[in-house]
Amino acid sequence: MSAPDLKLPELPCACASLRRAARAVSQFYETELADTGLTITQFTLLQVLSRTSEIRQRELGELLVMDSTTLTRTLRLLTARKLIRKSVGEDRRERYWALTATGLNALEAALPLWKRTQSRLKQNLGRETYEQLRLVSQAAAEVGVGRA
Amino acid sequence: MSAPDLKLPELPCACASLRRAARAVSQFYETELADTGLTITQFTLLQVLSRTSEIRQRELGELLVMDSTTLTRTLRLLTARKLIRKSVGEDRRERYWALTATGLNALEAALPLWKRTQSRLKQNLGRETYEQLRLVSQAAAEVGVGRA
DNA sequence: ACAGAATAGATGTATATACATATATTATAG
DNA sequence: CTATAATATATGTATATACATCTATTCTGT
Repeated sequence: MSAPDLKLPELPCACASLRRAARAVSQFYETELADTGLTITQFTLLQVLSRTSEIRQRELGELLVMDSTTLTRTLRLLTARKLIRKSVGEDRRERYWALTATGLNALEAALPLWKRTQSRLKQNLGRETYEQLRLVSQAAAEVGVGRA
Repeated sequence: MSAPDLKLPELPCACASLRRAARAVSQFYETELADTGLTITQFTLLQVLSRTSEIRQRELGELLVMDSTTLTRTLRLLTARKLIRKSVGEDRRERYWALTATGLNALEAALPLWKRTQSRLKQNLGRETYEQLRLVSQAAAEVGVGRA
C-alpha cells in the first residue's frame, strides 16, 4: 500500500498532467522544506552549485532548462541573502556563480529534511513508480533541447 | 531516433527533476500553442470545463491540484475575456463554472494545434516514454491527496 | 581597424503559483 | 436560536516563470 485515495480524473493533455504532477510534488516538498527557509527552487540552485562550483549563468540556465530571465531573478534573491556570489569572467559578459560559506551552511542544514522528503516521496509512490518518475523526468527535460 | 542531443546532467532531487521536465514540456507547448492566444494553463482550464460543465470552483482546484488562490486568478483572466462564466450555487459561497460559447469556440479553434503538439511530443519522446510520462504524472499528482 | 552580427545578461511586463489572512455564508453545539 | 466553528472564495504579498526588448561586450567579415 502506497497509492491510497481519491482518484483524480485523467487529464487529456500530457502537459497539463505533467504540470499537475509538478504542482503536487512541489507542494509536498515545499511543505516538508518549510523550516529550511528555502523554496524548492532555491534549494535546487544551491544543490547544483555545490556540485559544480564556478559555473556560468548561461550553463546554469541550460542545465535547469530555465529561461535566462527567470534565472536572473532567482539568483538575485539568493545573492541578496548572501547564499551565493558571482564573479565576472574573462569574457566580461559572463557571470560565474558559486556558493558562499553561508550558502553551503544553509544547504547542509537543509539536506536532512530534503533526504527525508525524498524518502517519503519514494514511500508514497512506491519504488517502481519513483524510479520511473526519475527516468521519465530526465527524458522529458530534453524535449526541446535541439531548439525548435 | 527520438532522443537526439546534449545530455542534461541528472538532478539529485526528484522534485527538481520533475519541475525541470515540466518547464521543458511547458516551453514546448507554449511555443506550439502561441498562435491560439491561450497559455497551456488557460487551454487546460477550457478543456476541463468542456468535459465537466457546471463544476464547483473547489472541485476544479482539487482536480487540478491547484491552490484555490491560484485558481481564483486564472479564472479571473478567462472571465475577463468572456471565455468562461460563473454562477452562484444554492449554497451562496460556491461558484459554478462553465464555458461560454466564445470559450467553446476558442477551445475548438485551439484543438488542432494542441493535437499536433501532443503528437510531436510523443514523437520526440518515443511512444514508450510518452506512455510512462502519462502514467507517472497521474500517479505523482496524487502524492499529497490524503492531506499532510 | 571597424561596422554589423552574435552573445550574455538585465529590465519591463504579464501570467502562474501559493501562503497568510480576510470576508461571506453555512453548519453546528448548546 | 444564537454564538462559534467550518467552509468557499477573495485579497495582499512574495516567488517562479517567460516573452519582448534593452545594454554591454565580443566576434567576424572585409
